[in-house]
Amino acid sequence: MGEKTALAILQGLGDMDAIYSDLEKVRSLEFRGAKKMPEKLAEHKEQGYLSRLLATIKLDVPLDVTADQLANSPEDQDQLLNLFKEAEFKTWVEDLLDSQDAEASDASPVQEDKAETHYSTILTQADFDHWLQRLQQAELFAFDTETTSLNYMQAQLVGVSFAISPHEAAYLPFAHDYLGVPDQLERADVLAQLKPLLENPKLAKVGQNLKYDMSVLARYDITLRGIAYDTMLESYVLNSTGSRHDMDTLALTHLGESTIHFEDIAGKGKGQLTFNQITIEEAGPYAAEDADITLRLHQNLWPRLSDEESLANVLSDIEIPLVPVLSRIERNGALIDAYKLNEQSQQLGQRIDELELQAHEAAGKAFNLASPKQLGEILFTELGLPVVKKTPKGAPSTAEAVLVELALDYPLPKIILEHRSLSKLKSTYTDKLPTMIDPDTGRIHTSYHQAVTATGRLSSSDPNLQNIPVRSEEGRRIRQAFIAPAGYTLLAADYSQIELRIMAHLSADKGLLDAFAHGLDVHQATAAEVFGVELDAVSSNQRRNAKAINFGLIYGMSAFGLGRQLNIGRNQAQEYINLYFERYPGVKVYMETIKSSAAEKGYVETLFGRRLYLPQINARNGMQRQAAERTAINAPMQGTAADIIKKAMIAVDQWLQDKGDSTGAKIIMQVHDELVLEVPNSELEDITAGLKQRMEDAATLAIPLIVDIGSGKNWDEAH
DNA sequence: GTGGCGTCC
DNA sequence: CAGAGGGACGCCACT
Repeated sequence: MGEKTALAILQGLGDMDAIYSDLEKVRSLEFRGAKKMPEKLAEHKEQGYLSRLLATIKLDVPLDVTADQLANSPEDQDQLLNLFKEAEFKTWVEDLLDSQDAEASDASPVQEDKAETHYSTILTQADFDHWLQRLQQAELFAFDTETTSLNYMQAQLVGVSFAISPHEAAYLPFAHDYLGVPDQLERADVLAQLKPLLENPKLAKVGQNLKYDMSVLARYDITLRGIAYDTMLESYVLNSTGSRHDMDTLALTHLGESTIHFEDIAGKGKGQLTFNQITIEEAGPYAAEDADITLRLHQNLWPRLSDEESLANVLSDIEIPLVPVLSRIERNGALIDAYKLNEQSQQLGQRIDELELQAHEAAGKAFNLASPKQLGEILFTELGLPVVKKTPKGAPSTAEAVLVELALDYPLPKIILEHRSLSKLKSTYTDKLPTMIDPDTGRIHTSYHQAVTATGRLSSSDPNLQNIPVRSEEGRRIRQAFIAPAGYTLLAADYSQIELRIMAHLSADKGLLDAFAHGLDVHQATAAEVFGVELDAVSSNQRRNAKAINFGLIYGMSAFGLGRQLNIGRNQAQEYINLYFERYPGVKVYMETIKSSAAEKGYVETLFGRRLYLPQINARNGMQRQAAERTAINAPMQGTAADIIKKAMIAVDQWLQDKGDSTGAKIIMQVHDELVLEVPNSELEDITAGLKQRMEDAATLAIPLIVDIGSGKNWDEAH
């Protein structure tokens, strides 16, 4: 091996004395992983470091020794192997120390004295009257519904529970229906008496995920108002990634209490009971506890939020007002053309079968194209194709980028690529979506999750409407199946370059601000600056490169990543990046500032004060630290964009609500920087204008926000 | 349940 | 020099 290479690798490993001193620390701590160390070291021989290395050299790294040379020199191989063992070992020790730091800093849960609880079950009108009166007079009450299903479109109400003061709560059952069930109050009676309270915006309520309760109540013609707090959202705003935000986790973390789990009373698996089948004796303590825990969680979480004004504002100005908006969007649902999708499924199926035959022919035998394992076997063992890249576990990768490269020289990878993309479309979309149509409404009702992502974005599931294909022609056919009903049109309104605009605003870089202020095509402007040409002279290739740079910056990408993206050398990619930072120095300063601020404070913030903690920002492990640094760069931009569209959704919904019965327009989807509305044809002009204005005015930055709106009979056409 | 892959912004 | 792009969810194979 070349001397220079070996030296460079050694230098990269850093101070081995320090590594061994860390090792001593680990030993003396008797950290739980420490005793596994000898085995860990022994594993090194097994894990194929050399082959990984060879693959790496072949890929990109300009070492002054070629793979062939290395393969012929056992001494070089040994030396290199040893170096890699040490590097791996160092990483491993760092991970141990980091995770140990993290454990030490975790506050132990608050252990409250076990207070006596007073849970009751309301079975008589007299008891109900008593509670109604107390709820009327309460400053705030906790509220929870018990239902037959997690699906908000199907759920039937079985009972409700309330809490006004800690350790005291009541369950009011009205639809348990097992054999021998005691007399309960009538559901219709109960709801009629509760309706004025639940609809009164002045009566403040707290709940855990009240969006669900609101959606279920809407099925009984009750509009939940007075949503003052939501413990799930309180926890999320306090620390989006600190834990999950379900009630059982929160109770354990913040109250030190283990709650009754739904499975404890309903069982699990196939024989799981629905709530109406659970005895009132068992349901009572569970349901009452839910309300009690919710109230006590709120009393724990809210003071901590209100100590931090910006966090309290994120909760009160964004997340809480968004709850009813999301509930309405979900219940509105999207209309899809199931016939069209079924047709597409058939066509896709035929083409997939053809491709499978071709693949088996090319391979010389039958195999499962969907199995990366079997495919790797065929490609790399049977057919002897070169291994371009490996998965983290050491298996040859068959990811798209790899197959694209192989497809240049071999026939089979190309077949696999088409097979993969079509199978994906069929199984995930054209087969699946028609099965998700609600039988009552004939529409698709997704769930938006408000307390999932690290950055403040929403997520969507069952089905996920935020990853419907758009890039390929076949994919766009799926969007064509998202349609407007007769007499209606779909509007798709999306923010133009919102994250780059936010980068311009946050960094206050003059060049970038100017580009947006003058309404330039920002990628074209970037290209002109970086490549030193006039705006008009920017070639399409230069624009493409500039676009990759712009997006790379938002994600904290390295020269290596950019080089790979653009299929250019790392040095040239670095050159581009250097040029960019010369032209937009404010951006460079901002990136450095945000990283050091994150390192100092341990978190980053959006423009509106939403916080994301980055515990790994000071990790000893370089990889983990760098990953945290990339997040530190990305999260303020992604998170601010999320804040802005949430504000827009609230404003647009408010506007539509105020119009009341005079409009038939409704929001039906949100896809991160886009809102989709279904609008009666007669209102198109009015709604388009009002929508654009409200979205663009959702935040005031140093430069304008621009919203592009398209319309059509289907979602594809609306773009 | 996990890992690999692929879809979106 | 190592690995080297932020945030999600869903399907499939495999264990």
